[in-house]
Amino acid sequence: MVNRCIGIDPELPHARQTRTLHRMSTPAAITLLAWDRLLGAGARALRIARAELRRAGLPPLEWYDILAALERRGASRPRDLQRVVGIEQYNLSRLLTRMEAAGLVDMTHCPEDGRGQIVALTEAGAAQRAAMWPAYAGAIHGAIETRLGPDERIQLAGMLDKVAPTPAQ
Amino acid sequence: MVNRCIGIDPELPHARQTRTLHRMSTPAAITLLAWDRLLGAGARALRIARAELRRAGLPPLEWYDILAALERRGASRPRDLQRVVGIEQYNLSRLLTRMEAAGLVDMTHCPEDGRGQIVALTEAGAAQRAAMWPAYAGAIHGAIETRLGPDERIQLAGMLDKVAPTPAQ
DNA sequence: GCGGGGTCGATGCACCTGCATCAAGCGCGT
DNA sequence: ACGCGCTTGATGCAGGTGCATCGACCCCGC
Repeated sequence: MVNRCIGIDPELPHARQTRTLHRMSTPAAITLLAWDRLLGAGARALRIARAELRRAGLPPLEWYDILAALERRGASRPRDLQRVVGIEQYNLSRLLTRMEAAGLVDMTHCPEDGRGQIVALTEAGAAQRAAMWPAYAGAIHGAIETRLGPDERIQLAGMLDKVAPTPAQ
Repeated sequence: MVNRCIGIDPELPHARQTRTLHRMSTPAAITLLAWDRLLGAGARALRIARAELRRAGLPPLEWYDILAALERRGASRPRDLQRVVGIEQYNLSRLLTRMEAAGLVDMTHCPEDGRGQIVALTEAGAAQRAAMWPAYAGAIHGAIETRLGPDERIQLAGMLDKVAPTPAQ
């Protein structure tokens, strides 16, 4: 899972107690606060989403991303999927093995590249993705929509993209 | 580790292609974008920080948080640490076992509560935390300071706190 | 046509994590 | 004093993850 991280600057042992951001906060303290909350918020949100899926007896979160990516992009090669969903190569490899065993995807040899595979969504895979959506959407809704106004969402997305740019589809 | 997540709304299969946020983006698409980037940015940042520590031959990231929390709060009980660093109970328990074996913390029985433990930082622990700081700080700096202006950092921290409020110290 | 460097995907191994559960201890009401 | 429900922290087990590495293959220059 993911973990929550708290940094303290040796020079500023109580940096994090700055709950309200008044203008005397030093830049370093604010950086740490932002870092801390970035990881903290992400971890929390993830935890909730995972719990939601699990309670509904659905597959893990990562499967959704892969299924969704396949639905959007059509059959793809693992190395492309990897970039899109941001999963490590060895990890994606095993994930796909499991998903194939579960009948959600179909793997065939790539005709143009003897090393490659081609991953295709099966009907069961598409159905599974659809089945996962309500639970997943619930978690997303709870994390974002009930807490941020429309403008804030745009700002948040914009700033996060600067922090770690989304790779091209 | 942590994973990057992409949501697609069945009604909006190409939601994520909205790279620039123009005003025709539907609210749902923006929510997904924000969610996606929240997890993506967090995961990326984490990955970089972990790699930085590992390359320097230092202990894992979580250790830093625990060491830092102990330094800030003084000797604490696990159940309190748990809330502060946001680690699951069973996980913290094992983490502390390893850290004690490494000589970074000291565990003693809590006199007021027969069930409890008291975790204290050793000198080696404080030294280790200090040794980890430069590598960790480098990652934080690279993720936040080189990418966001001072105002943006404040905004980001504020919005993230709404998404998943930081628990009290 | 051949060799070398690079890419693709799989896998052995050690470790970490999540879940369920447990034993021990607290504290309250009676 | 006793019992009951709750909290604290540990742990067995199954499964996921990270790392290093491997074999197969592509492509380019010669």
